[in-house]
Amino acid sequence: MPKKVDHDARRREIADAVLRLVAAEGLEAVSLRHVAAEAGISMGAVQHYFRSKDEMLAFALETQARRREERIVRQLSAAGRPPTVRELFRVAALEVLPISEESRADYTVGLAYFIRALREPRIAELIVSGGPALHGYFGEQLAKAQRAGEVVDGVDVSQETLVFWSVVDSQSTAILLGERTAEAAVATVDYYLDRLFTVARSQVTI
Amino acid sequence: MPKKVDHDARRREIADAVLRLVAAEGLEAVSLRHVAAEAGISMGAVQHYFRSKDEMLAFALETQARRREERIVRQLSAAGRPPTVRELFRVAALEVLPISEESRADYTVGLAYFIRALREPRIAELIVSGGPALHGYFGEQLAKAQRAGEVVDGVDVSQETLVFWSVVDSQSTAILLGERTAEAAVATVDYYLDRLFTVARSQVTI
DNA sequence: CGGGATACGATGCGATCGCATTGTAAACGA
DNA sequence: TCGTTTACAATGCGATCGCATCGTATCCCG
Repeated sequence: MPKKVDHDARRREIADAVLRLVAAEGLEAVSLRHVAAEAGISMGAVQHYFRSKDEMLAFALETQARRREERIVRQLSAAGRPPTVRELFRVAALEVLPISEESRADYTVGLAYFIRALREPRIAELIVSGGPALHGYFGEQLAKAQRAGEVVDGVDVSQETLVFWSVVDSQSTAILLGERTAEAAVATVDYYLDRLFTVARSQVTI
Repeated sequence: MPKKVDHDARRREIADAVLRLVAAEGLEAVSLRHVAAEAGISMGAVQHYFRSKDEMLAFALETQARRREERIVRQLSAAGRPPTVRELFRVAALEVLPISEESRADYTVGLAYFIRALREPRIAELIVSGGPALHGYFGEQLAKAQRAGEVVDGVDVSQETLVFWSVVDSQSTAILLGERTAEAAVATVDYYLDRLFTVARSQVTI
């Protein structure tokens, strides 16, 4: 039987410390000692809750992915049911683009893990697993818009959804690199939406 | 006065060892000792040619970028002057997508450095510096196609060039993650080109 | 009121890291 | 020919790493 501490809560606290470190100093700055210091506990405590560093990193990534998804869903519903699918796409892009400090940290963390995923199938699995749901939802929305006549001719909803997220992802990385400004990235997204939807862009700016 | 060895050639040999290590085991596997072993020389020799590890990594990245550019230019000219701009874009995409073992290694190296660039402005500068030339060239080609009436209406050549490379980049990462196959990625690129050019896709397959 | 399970904290071990230092053999200019 | 410069090789240093071990305090159950 456990003592009085909440095991899962403690793990989440440690994961938070990991994510703060990754966002601020990169994955290579994550060591058991640093994490312990960031979380304000001893190194032994960290070891107590995670059998290895890899397990800790994987758990932190899962935590981050879950939080990010919740945040996006919350933002989309808080956007008050956009009148058109075009605006839904735009709101989603604005939420994913690393514009706010929060989404910037999110994206930095995701990228840091992405590299590791190239050589560690377990991490790759975690990253890839979120894809189909996202792709499916926006594909359905685009199909709905297509039936409503809001989409230009010659569009394959599945392929086009991939193109949409390609633009958002690439512009995100360009922002993080300092290659492009947030305004320029949004302008590119709007240009892309211009060529996808028949309905004009709204007057709302960032 | 130097001895009989070619200083620059030696630096390039070491850079090759670095790039092999990065492609095979990631940037975190690059240490002075590993590089020395990979290059078949002593650690002291490596230190002799590079004052610090960071300088060595930066030089290796420059070497890789130069090689990659040369390889793409060679492929484009070896493609025998594609008759249409659409085919030029397709050839470029096929060359950049991590399909062959060579381009796969190239892309892995690029990604590894990209992450580091998020926190090291010097690396970011090296990566960003290659952008304008690439963007400019393909923008010009797209403008030429536009004047020739090979492009659909409503295209902004500058923005559209960004979208094109967005698609190629994102599909590249999807391939590396194992999220998509090379064939699926090429199909998405072809779909995108379908919606950009008025001329039909050629019969050439990968 | 023991006893086992849980929750740590402290410490040590072996490996690896970047880098500095030192030694040495070879080539070239004066 | 002699001294300077170049091209290494070898080694040591201090720091950091993940992880294992050990001691101990605390709590729940019987």
